[in-house]
Amino acid sequence: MNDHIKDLPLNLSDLVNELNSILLEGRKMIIIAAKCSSLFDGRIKSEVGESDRILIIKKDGSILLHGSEGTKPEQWQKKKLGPIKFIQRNNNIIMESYRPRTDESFFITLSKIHKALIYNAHSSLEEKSSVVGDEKDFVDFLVQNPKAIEEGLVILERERNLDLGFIDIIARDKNGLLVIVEVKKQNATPADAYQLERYVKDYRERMGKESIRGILVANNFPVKIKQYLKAQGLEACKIPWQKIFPTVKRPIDLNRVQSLEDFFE
Amino acid sequence: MNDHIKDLPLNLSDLVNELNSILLEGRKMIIIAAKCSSLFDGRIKSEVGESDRILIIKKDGSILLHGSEGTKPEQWQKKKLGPIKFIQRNNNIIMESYRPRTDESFFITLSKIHKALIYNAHSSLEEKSSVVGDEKDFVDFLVQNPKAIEEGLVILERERNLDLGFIDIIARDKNGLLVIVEVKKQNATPADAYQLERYVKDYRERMGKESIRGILVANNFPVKIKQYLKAQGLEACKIPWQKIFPTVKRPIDLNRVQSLEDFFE
DNA sequence: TTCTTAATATGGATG
DNA sequence: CATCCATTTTAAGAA
Repeated sequence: MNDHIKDLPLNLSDLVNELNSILLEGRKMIIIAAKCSSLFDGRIKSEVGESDRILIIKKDGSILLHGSEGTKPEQWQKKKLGPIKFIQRNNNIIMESYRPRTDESFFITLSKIHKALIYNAHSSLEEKSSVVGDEKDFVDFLVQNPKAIEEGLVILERERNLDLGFIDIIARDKNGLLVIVEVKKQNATPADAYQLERYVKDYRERMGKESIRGILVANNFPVKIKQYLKAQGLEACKIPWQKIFPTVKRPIDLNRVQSLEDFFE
Repeated sequence: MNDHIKDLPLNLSDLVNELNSILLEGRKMIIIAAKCSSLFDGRIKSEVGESDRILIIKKDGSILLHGSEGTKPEQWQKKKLGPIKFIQRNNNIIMESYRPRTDESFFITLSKIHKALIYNAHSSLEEKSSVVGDEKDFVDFLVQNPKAIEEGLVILERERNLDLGFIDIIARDKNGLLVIVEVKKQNATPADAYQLERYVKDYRERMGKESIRGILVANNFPVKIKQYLKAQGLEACKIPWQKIFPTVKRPIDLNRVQSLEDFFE
């Protein structure tokens, strides 16, 4: 006996009733494999033709319609929506959902149900989840190890709130000049360069033209961006984040791996 | 008899064998509801503790690990990865995957399998999918109806490739001044303002300070961004795209709705 | 709520 | 491939 998963009857009227009562209850996940077509009308209008897909309705009301390829759902609707309703029409089941907050409607016409499941997914209260190696960790590292950027750099401040935007790091170099540092884990983009340019301009206007340096730290720099930075009197500092957070390709002994600490030792 | 969906045995060794042969075949989707914990090591290191989730492996190799809430998977791996392997270890099944292109590893430890399905999802070749109302449509509309931006505007060009970025629209105003227009469907962000500023600066440097106007078209403008644009000699033009692509809240008669045209007439 | 930015962003177009 | 950019981005964090 399985208290987590229940197969629903594929008889349409029974199925519709069961689905709607599960939705009212709002504590279980619905998983349906079916041939379907669908309309989404909201921030964009999107239509997908008839095909086999998986429909997932989560406990919080999130709706996902996944096709047979790709990471993203073909269509979806975020949580915090109005009531979801299933109705029977001829030989189809139609899912209707409306999200008042964003004025978005979602209609799925299920023309052939292959499988319908109710999933009572338990989640332990003390369930842990962790992420290591995001931009915050990168900035932390640089604040602890400023010489990774440049010898003699002294950190003054981080996360300075400007009128428009945040400066990642403010420092002073070995010659006493103020340095504004913008940190990106990924390759530098034009937008990153503009952002740094804007911050530095703000300081230069207030404190004098030549007294402020601007450094963009990034994984890598396209040539155009390196040139652009130089033309603006800004600097590129290439620090591949992988050197700071190296990837372990494959654990040799999975038995020993119990936590991230074991995994990356 | 259902030729789309097959329940797999929950006996671990049989299950592992079946899963691996399905993966070798690479033409069907795998759906597993299980209690699991998981490690991802790549662009970031992410760990999730033991909990009930759904694991989906698509035909193209995309791996999704969904929890019971939210639109995004808790962990995932994009397609174009190396071979995926299931192995049995004690009373667990472990999924192992490595993506050489990005040097990313993904390990899922399934400690209790509630349900395992093979989904042979057919997709019709003539399957249609359409999107209406994206930024391209917005620009199209503005090119056809430039007075939505300003009376007397004449469109000269669209999608002009600058060395660093693309200008959406170049136009001439009723006084003969060149106008650079950047179009955003969403609310204006600082990055949007910097982008327009950069384009206009490029033109002003080449063609004279006061002869070039810059207009940012967006759904809405935070006060600070409006002020910033003004300070840079740029202009904000608020055009809520919903007025151009209005949302139909609910179709009165779903029977009549067969396509987007019916839906939004 | 609004605003701002990071993200394993994703995905597509282009060179 | 790298680069650049829109996205129903999503999601988190701060004001």
